[in-house]
Amino acid sequence: MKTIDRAIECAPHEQTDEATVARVQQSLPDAGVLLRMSEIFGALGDPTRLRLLLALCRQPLCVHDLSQILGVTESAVSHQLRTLKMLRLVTARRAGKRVYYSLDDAHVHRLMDEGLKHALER
Amino acid sequence: MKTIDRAIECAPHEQTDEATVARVQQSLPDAGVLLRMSEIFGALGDPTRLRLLLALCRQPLCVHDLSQILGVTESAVSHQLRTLKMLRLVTARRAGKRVYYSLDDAHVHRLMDEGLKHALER
DNA sequence: TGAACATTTGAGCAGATGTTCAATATTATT
DNA sequence: AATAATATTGAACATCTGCTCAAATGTTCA
Repeated sequence: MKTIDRAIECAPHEQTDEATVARVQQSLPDAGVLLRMSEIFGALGDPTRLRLLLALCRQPLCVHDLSQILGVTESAVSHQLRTLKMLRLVTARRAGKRVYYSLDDAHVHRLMDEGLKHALER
Repeated sequence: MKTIDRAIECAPHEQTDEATVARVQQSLPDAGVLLRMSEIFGALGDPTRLRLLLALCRQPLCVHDLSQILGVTESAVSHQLRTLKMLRLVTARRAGKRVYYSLDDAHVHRLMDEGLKHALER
């Protein structure tokens, strides 16, 4: 039954190389890694978050300063820093009234460098 | 007038280093580059598009095969390839009934490698 | 030309996303 | 304790996104 079904299903596809399909499928990272990758890239995919991370490449900064640097509400900054923190891309440390955020990961720095190169060459 | 306004505005902020704010602001890429960066990262930020690009890392593939590899509709694949093409991340060439897509950019490959390293180390 | 395969396109829809506003913590200063 | 500065949170809202479905467009072959 299975073979018959496959024969019927696959008959229309003239030259589709099933071996190729299987091989490429196996070359893809597993679901967990793939999700993590897309989460990281997704975090960098928003202009506000990207600017936050680029600013933090320079030095640790508090919410208030980041708000001024980006020209957006402190609330908006805080919201986005929250998601970046959950993704483990930034860390926070309190200093008096202020909370200073820093990059949590050297990889992010390299990713942004690579992305910048890419963006500059087109 | 300007100085008075500034004094009033800035009075509440005790230690905010305006020089720091200005310096970090200037270190950020200009709006165009930043937008391009976020577009590229955003493209990699969706699991389906990311899998498409990872598959195309291996070899050029047609819509039909990509549809089978990812397990999604040909329509969905085509829609996503369209956005990847507009972002100049893939190119298309027709071969008979089929349209084969390829990576348009060596940078994308490096970006994904970097992202994969990152995703694997946590 | 007609039929089948392959791809593209557009409308529509449900779910995700980013910002704002108001309210609430948290800490320092007086 | 009262006030001010800083930061966080939650709800609401508009927008964006990615998918599906149906229809249209190309392409090949008989």
